[in-house]
Amino acid sequence: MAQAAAPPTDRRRLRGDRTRQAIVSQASKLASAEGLEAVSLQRLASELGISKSGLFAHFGSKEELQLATVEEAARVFTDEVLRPGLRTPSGLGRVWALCNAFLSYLKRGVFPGGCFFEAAVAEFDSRPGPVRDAVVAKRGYWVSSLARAIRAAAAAGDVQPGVDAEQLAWELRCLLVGANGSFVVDGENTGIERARRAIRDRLERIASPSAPRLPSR
Amino acid sequence: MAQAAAPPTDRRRLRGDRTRQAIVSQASKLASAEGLEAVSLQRLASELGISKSGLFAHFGSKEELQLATVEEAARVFTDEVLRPGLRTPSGLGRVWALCNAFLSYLKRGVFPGGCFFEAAVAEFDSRPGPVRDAVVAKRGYWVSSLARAIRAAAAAGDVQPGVDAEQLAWELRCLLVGANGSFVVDGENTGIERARRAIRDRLERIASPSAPRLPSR
DNA sequence: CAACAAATAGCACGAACGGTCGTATATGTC
DNA sequence: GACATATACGACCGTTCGTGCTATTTGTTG
Repeated sequence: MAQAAAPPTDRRRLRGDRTRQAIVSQASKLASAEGLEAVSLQRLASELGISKSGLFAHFGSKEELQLATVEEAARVFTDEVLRPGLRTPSGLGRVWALCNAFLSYLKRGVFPGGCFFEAAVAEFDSRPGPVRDAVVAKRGYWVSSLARAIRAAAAAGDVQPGVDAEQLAWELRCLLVGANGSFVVDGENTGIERARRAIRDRLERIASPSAPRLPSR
Repeated sequence: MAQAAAPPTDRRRLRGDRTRQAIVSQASKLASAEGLEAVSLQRLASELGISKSGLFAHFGSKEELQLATVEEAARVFTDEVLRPGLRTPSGLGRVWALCNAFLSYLKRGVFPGGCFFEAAVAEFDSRPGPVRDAVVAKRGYWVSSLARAIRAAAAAGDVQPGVDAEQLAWELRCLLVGANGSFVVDGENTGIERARRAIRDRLERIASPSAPRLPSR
């Protein structure tokens, strides 16, 4: 039911896998808004129209369900942010495209509670364990992807000399996370537009004279 | 027990008020790290060495306890960030002082889980109710204090014309929140130093020629 | 010291939690 | 059609949650 257009090809065999996919998909959406811990087995099961024990059998523990949910969210994030951003050729344009892909992912409400990973990091930051480790690792991969794109832009001559790529990536992440926070709290797009404006200013300020102009978005 | 140096003057009368103060103080520290909802009455009571029902009687409901905890956190925030920052005379120096007061409040670990309000907003952003309203209002007051300081700096001639105070306040808040996130997740001071560097750059770039130089911190 | 009110503790409740187990029902294979 | 297996279900366990109701302790006052 959660799958809008399930391909009819794999209807034979493994009906359990489709169930499992529906579970983690729904769980990731719920968790982005209410937190991973707040998604109880009972609640999740009744929203999917299945039994709690039937759901539970797919994972064996709540922690395993949470880890699977994090993996699902990472898959969605890759599809919705990283892959679209990386379609733009490397250079400052790719940095800009990655930031815009993130803002679009927020605006389109891919997860109803804003960015899944920001919510999860905030929830698990002071709670050691495998879930925290997984969430922090995924988030770190996003920041390092940003930093990698910046270094590639510098290597391509799009960036003025002397720019600290790690520092810039850190600042961009702050602005993107801030957009998430504003968007989630007041539902308006003002945070997203503020972030776009701030990031554009920041990128134009460190662009080399030979760098191509950034598109409007 | 949570009060390191309780003044011996008010020992007569109102032993209940001191208990209540100890409760909300401990609750705000716990909640900054683990979330408001995760602080159970049982846990809080046993850590304070009192009974669950004795604790409960001070508030009447968990939501009232949470609201009182938010108030306590706001009191601490005012003492530790707003008041110290506002001791610097208005102008760009006050904006810088407010940001540094926030970074110092993080670094000193006033709340063990980082900034109480960032944690609380992340937890309650998608959960309507009085607790969410209270938390959002307190956080909004902090941002508007920043914006007010920026407008005052502009009025004092410290800021180049054409600078959007609200946009700048939003960006500063993003960087400060980002410092909080980095500090909480990896425990290092690199996030705090990155934020200080980014904020200093940002403020120096919009400072008017007549503005006094910013102190190192 | 008795009396009284405030503060705290003891105890029990219903609900929800994560988790276990035995059983029923589809599904694919022979 | 019969069988083995994957999948899902319903009932139930022990624990913890927030929340009442009642008793007991504590500090103040006449």
